[in-house]
Amino acid sequence: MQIKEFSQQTNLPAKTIRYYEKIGLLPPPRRRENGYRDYDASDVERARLVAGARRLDFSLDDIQEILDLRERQIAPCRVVLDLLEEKANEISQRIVELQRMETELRNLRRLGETFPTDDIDGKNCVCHLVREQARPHAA
Amino acid sequence: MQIKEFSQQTNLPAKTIRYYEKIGLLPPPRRRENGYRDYDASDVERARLVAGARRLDFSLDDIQEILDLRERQIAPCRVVLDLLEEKANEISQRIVELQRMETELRNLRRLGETFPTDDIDGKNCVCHLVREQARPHAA
DNA sequence: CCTTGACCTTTCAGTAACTGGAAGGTATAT
DNA sequence: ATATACCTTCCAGTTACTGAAAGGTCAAGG
Repeated sequence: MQIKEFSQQTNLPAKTIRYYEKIGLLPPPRRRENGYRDYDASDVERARLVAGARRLDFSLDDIQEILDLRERQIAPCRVVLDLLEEKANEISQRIVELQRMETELRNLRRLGETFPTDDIDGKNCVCHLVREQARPHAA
Repeated sequence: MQIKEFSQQTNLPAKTIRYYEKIGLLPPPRRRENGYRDYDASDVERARLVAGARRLDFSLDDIQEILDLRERQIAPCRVVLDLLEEKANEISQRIVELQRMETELRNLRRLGETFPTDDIDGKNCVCHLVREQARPHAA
């Protein structure tokens, strides 16, 4: 099949497929006489693993590692399980940070609403609120 | 003051300060005879606004816009208030996405735990779970 | 035969916001 | 004389693509 059908089978844009090939994440497929890429079913399997892992926000490096293990006939399941947990933990950490940030943004906005909006830079300007304070460091 | 003290006053790494100068976000400061950058208090104000906005995850483009308004003696407060709200909304949206993803990761992991970890690629391998499915498209 | 449109190819550049490192100048203390 | 802690510039690399340019291929229609 040509790259477009492969793209539909794997849910990866054709551009991304070529890119993955270039960086060695996907093997270069056969070429037809006219130079077009020609994929088969086994290519689809590998690419779907890549696409699924990407959808779960694994880095291309992580995915490369998983694929390398398979290549060397080592079951990557343990690694994948660990990555799933690690990624989940990173995300819950990130969620906490974002929640803090959202609260701060909404607080600033609420406070800023009470200020005049025509002040170029006074103490009652929201811009003033946004300023970083000097880092309070020892001594 | 030299760049290091400026860095401490603004909570921005020296490298980042030079970078902001290069892209025009911070004005080039005076130089001493030896070529060293020499900052004063008014530079600190501007840089703190930049640092504070960055901490709130505003893009450098947004910050540039705010600074440009100030430059032209237009109070940026309204714009800043709008950006605060927009950013807060983006973040709460992002939080929802991340929560969905965390749930999916933990579900996959829980399911994968019940599978053998020595299977290179069977239907009972967690790798299989990770795979993207063909996009179900019309016809 | 010619054209149109949908495919396909390659390569280069750009994105966001830095960060690391090389190579070297300067100022102060020992 | 040298060690150190500053400072300078510039180039390259990071992540994961995406857009655009410039052009080749193929089937259908007129």
